[in-house]
Amino acid sequence: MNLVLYRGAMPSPEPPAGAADANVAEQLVRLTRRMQRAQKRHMDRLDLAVTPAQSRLLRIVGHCRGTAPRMADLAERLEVVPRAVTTLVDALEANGTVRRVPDPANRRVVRIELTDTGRSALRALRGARRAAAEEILSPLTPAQRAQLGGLLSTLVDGAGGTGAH
Amino acid sequence: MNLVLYRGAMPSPEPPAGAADANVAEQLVRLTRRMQRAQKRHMDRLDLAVTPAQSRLLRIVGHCRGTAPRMADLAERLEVVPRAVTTLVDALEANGTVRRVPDPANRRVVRIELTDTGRSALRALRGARRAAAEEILSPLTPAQRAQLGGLLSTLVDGAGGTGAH
DNA sequence: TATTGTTATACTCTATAACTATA
DNA sequence: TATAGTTATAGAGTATAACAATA
Repeated sequence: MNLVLYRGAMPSPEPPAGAADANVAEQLVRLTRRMQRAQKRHMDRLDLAVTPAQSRLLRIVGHCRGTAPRMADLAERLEVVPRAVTTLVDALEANGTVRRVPDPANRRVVRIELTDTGRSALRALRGARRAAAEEILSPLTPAQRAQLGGLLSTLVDGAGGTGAH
Repeated sequence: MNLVLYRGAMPSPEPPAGAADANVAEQLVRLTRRMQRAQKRHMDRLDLAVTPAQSRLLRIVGHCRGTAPRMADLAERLEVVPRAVTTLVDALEANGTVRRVPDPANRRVVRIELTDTGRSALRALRGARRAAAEEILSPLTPAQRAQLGGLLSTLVDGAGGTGAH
């Protein structure tokens, strides 16, 4: 049937099939940029010299409660090429939030651990992140936010996992 | 009341207030990246040497049916600093999709017009864009896509317009 | 003086390709 | 040979700051 419901946000001319979907792409781009700008603003305010990508990596490391993640694990979770992780870890290691530790069982692998500094940075980071999210999501009611979260989760867990190749 | 509904996608440990919102931020980042990668893939397939940011600019110019937009207008619509527009227009003018035209009424302003090449590029672009969107949104039903579009529109039109300053 | 766009510069993010050291 | 990470390089995207031309 391919029923499409047009809403207010559609630009006035040419409402062809599929345009609404393409519009979602544009909205995602804009919101993501706003979100990252807001996050940067809040982090600057806290004197946290951590870039958004570094922040994502830090959070992933913080989440791995069991064994410290390998570079390759981080690449997969971040959905980037392994080479990109090297740059991020270089910077984080330089500012003392993270530590490369060799894996005794397999001397090719490098495991990434949070330092104490990293752990407190992560705590501060969470505040900035939430403040930014709250700011961006403020036009939505809690119920709408839950709805949005559900839809986004469906998409993220859905087909996407092509990774960066 | 601040009722928060936790869903499956919550990471298991620590479910503090605000975490769900912050999670939405992460999902936005991931989806946007996937969407742009999909778009690039489709555009490469069509031999369209137009980057995502250039594509956004091109679409905006295509939408301005009345008078051609000024550089400053484009900066505002793209939510970037004017300097960033210069780079984009330089590239688009170099590949012949766009033309800088002086405004006779105010010799400071530069107006941007689509060339014929630009118009056909724009048509091809739309196909790639929709294919990418369809790909990313495939896990959702039409009704869910409409719902998502509505929520994102609310957010985009909502508080955000801080622009890049 | 305020506005419009640009030159100059720099940084973040990420990719591909080739190489090293393991295994 | 396949795997894990790195060096080398490049390009997209965008920002700030200083400046020129015009209003």
